[in-house]
Amino acid sequence: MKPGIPKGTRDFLPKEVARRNFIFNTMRTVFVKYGYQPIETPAMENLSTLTGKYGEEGDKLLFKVLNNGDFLSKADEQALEAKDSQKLVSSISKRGLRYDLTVPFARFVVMNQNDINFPFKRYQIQPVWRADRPQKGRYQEFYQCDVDVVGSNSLMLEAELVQIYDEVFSKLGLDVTIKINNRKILAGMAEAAGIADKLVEMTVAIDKLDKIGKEGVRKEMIERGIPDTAVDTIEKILEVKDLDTLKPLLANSEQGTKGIEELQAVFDFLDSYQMNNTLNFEITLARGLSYYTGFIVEVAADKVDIGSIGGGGRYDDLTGIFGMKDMSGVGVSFGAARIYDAMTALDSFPAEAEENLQLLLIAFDEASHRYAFKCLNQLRAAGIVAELYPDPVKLKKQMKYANGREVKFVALAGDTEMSNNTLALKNMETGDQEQKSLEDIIKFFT
RNA sequence: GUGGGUAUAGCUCAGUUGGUUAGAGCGCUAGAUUGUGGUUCUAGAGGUCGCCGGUUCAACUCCGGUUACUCACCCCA
Repeated sequence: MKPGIPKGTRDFLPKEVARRNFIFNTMRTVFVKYGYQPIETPAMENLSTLTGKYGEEGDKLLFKVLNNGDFLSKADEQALEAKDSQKLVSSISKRGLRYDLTVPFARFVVMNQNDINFPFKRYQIQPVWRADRPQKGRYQEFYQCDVDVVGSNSLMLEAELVQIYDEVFSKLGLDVTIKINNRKILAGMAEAAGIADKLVEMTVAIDKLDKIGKEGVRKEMIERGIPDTAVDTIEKILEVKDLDTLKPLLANSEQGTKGIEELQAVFDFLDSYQMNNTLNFEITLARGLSYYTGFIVEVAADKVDIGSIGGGGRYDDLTGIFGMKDMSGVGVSFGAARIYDAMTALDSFPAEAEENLQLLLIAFDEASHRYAFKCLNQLRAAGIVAELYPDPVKLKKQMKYANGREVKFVALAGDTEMSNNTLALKNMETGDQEQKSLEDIIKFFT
């Protein structure tokens, strides 16, 4: 049969996994340093946990898992008859693959509230699935790396998350711009423009500014039913570059004023911290997700045009739908695939990101193969990453394998080496070769 | 959900206005070379030209349909 994998999914070669792990490990180190604890949730959630959380569009993008057994016998016959797929789903599928890490986290918090300490700081690095049409840099299966705090309103946490972004990206060697804003400021804008009821429409349009430009945003807002005069007001406010200028413009809006105060508080916390990257107040930052209620943040790589490589914000009541009121949360997410792509484009992976084989042993015949195997065990015991070619086949074949593995040193074992208890250590780059005792080889590598 | 592109050897791809036996590079196997790789050279294995149908004396090539993948849009990371 012809091999294949589902669309929007990928295989990862050893080199890619090593590099991805480098990214994950860097993040973990920082997360742990800031006191965040790891959790994991199942790949599958109850479909009822997921549906309705991501809007109508989101529901369509949920992967549903078909019930086991004779699922048709319990199927909704009317829906089946009418070929109404939407309606049929609930009777033949009770589980779905998780769409993000935030909603499962909310569910997790409510279910495990007796076992966790609040405020609860967690990080989570796991794949998520979306039944979206794939395109460049967008897949149906991809990793999300989320850091969230639930159970505290403190704006210190916003500042802390900005620091985490700053530290992770500087450790990864990526120059980034961290853009922050506050949803309440956007709400204030809508209020000032007299279109408080059209906040979502306005937000969705503004969010596209980078992509479709000022004119495009104007067009989109008008198409979404925002009057010309309101659009004029909004456009004027969008020109603002700093909080002080903004203050009088939103003075009549309680929400807007609160948003400015909150954002100012975040900046004040960060006064004592020396940023490695650029931190900007960006009034045009909106972010798509509707559950954000306060602080919002997005990260873009400076030297490569790859879109957003991370984002997040505060959501006042995420756990409410699961029956736990007044649990404020704030969190950010790292887009692993895009960070990988950005680092690849800039060639900024350090050599140690690849855990390479240090030494390959090669034997000429059965007897020396046994001898090499003994040496191998001692080398490994000394902590050297070593391997013996499994069969004493032709040298050419074994050397070819060594080239393929990109191993820097090969140790050859034959009659001569066996008789004087050595190995012939060969540098694959220079071609130099020298007879060395096992002790000398171990010393050489350690 | 809407629109475009592609589908030929294990992989990446050529294939002329439709014409005899469908090619290249890489990879694989063997040899030149019984203790030495990256460069060479020689030979070999490997194909339902995505699938179904139509046009034609003749289809990898043209037409219709279909499936898969992919790119862009909507939305999103």
